[in-house]
Amino acid sequence: MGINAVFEALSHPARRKVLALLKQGPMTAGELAEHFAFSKPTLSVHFNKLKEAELVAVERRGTSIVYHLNTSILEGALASLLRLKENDE
Amino acid sequence: MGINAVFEALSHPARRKVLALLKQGPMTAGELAEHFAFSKPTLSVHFNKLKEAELVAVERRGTSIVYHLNTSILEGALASLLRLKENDE
DNA sequence: ACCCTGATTAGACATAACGCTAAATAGCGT
DNA sequence: ACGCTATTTAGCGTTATGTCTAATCAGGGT
Repeated sequence: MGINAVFEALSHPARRKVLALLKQGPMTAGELAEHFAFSKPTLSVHFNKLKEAELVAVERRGTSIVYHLNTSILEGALASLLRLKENDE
Repeated sequence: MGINAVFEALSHPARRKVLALLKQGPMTAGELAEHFAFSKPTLSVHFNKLKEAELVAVERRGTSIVYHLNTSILEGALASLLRLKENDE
C-alpha cells in the first residue's frame, strides 16, 4: 500500500480526471459519472482504487455517496517526485 | 503517449528506484541491475518503459548502454500533480 | 573469424487491469 | 413491506503487465 497504491491510482487518465473534478469541490458518484462515457460500474471500480490509495475520502449522504479530494496524499506523491529531482542528500 | 506513459512508468516501484539511482548520475544497465533481485531481461523491460516515457535517455558506450535521468519529463509530471492541488486554474 | 561480455528480444505463463451487462445492496419515502 | 433511486458487487472476456529462461544481437579484442 501507501505510495505504490497512490502512483498506481494516478496512472489512469480517468482517475486523474476524477481528481481534477473533485478539486472544484465534493461530488457524488453520479455527478462524477456524468463527465465520462464509461459505465457506472466501471467508474465505481476507478473510484475504489482512488479510495484505496486514500486520494479521495467518501461520505454517505442519504442515498448518494459523496467523494472528496484528499490533498494531503497528493502532497505525498508530489514530495516523492521532488525527491527524484532535487539535488540534496 | 506523453503524460499517460509517464504516470504509467512511475507506477512501478522498481522503475521509481531506477530513477532514484540515476539521480546520482548516469549508470549502465548492468550497474543498475546490481541493485535489484530481478533478472536482467525483466529489468530491460522496465528500462524500456522508462525510455518510452522519456524519463530516461540512452547512450551506447562500447558494449554497454548508459542510462541518464531526464529531469525535464519529471518536471512535467510534477506540474501535472501541482495542477491537481493548486487553487488557481 | 571467433569468442566473450553486455544487453535486448522471443516465448511462455500467471496474474491483474479494464471494460461491459446483469444482479445485488443501501437508504429513503410512502 | 414495497418500490424508487443511487451505487456497488459479481461474472465474464479481452488485453496488458510482470516475471522467468533461453535465444539472439551488438561491440570489442585476440
